[in-house]
Amino acid sequence: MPELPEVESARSVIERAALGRVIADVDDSDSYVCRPHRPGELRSALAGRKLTAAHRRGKSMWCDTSEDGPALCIHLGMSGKIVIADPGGGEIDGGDYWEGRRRPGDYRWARFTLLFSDGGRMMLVDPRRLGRVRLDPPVELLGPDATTITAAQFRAVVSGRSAPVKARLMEQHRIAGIGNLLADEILWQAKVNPARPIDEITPRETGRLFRAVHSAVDAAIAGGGVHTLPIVAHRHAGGRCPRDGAGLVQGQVGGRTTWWCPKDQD
DNA sequence: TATAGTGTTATCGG
DNA sequence: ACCGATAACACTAT
Repeated sequence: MPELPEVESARSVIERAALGRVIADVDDSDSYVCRPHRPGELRSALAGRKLTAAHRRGKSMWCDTSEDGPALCIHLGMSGKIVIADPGGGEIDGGDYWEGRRRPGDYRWARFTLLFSDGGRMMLVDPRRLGRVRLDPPVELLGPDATTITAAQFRAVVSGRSAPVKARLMEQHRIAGIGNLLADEILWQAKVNPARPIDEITPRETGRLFRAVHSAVDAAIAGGGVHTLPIVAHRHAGGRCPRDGAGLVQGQVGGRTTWWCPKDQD
């Protein structure tokens, strides 16, 4: 599930409901999710502090901590979401992976937990365990965030070698935040074939792609997630292009399942 | 039972 | 060293 829009809503949940609460204890016992930290390392680094701010770049988010503590980075991976449970039994569920299957109060898949001194807790709930929690992430390795990238910066993303344009859009060190579904939506909006080599992209197409990056990301954030995007809603067997009704076709591009309209993405 | 999956990264060959 | 392709990672639902 999580691409930039989902991570942004998770960040906003943390900002709204977790900042300023004292961390009394930490469950960092999942040593795969918390790699390369050893069990107990995150607990000793965080216990007694508060989260003071929540940031995001691309699909990475991190929190500043009080008293000049380390930054706490949470990456949602393929199936992660943030759940905050308060002492009264209320709960804020910040995600939509397998929406409706997980019941409130079911914390089987909590892979990392901050226990607050007021009895509440903030969890990374992640069935597949491909999410990751770490201190002081190397954020500078990420490219410009897809919500704020400039036209000049985007021209650098779409220049150079022969990789398929879709693969390039998903390279987080060039532009941060675009995943498999957003990439399909951007290419569909811009009417560009996903497999088209980067070095054949024309300036006109670059302009369309740049505008599509912003309109797709903005629409997904406003709609509440990548699932609300037009092409995403139709990328299944029998799905049709919302623009011209042609049957969408499926293939592999950049190692990922890809759907596109054969009529106007060539 | 076999397979696919909204992400990242190590590894291999060119 | 760079680029591109692929497999692996861990786990669940279909």
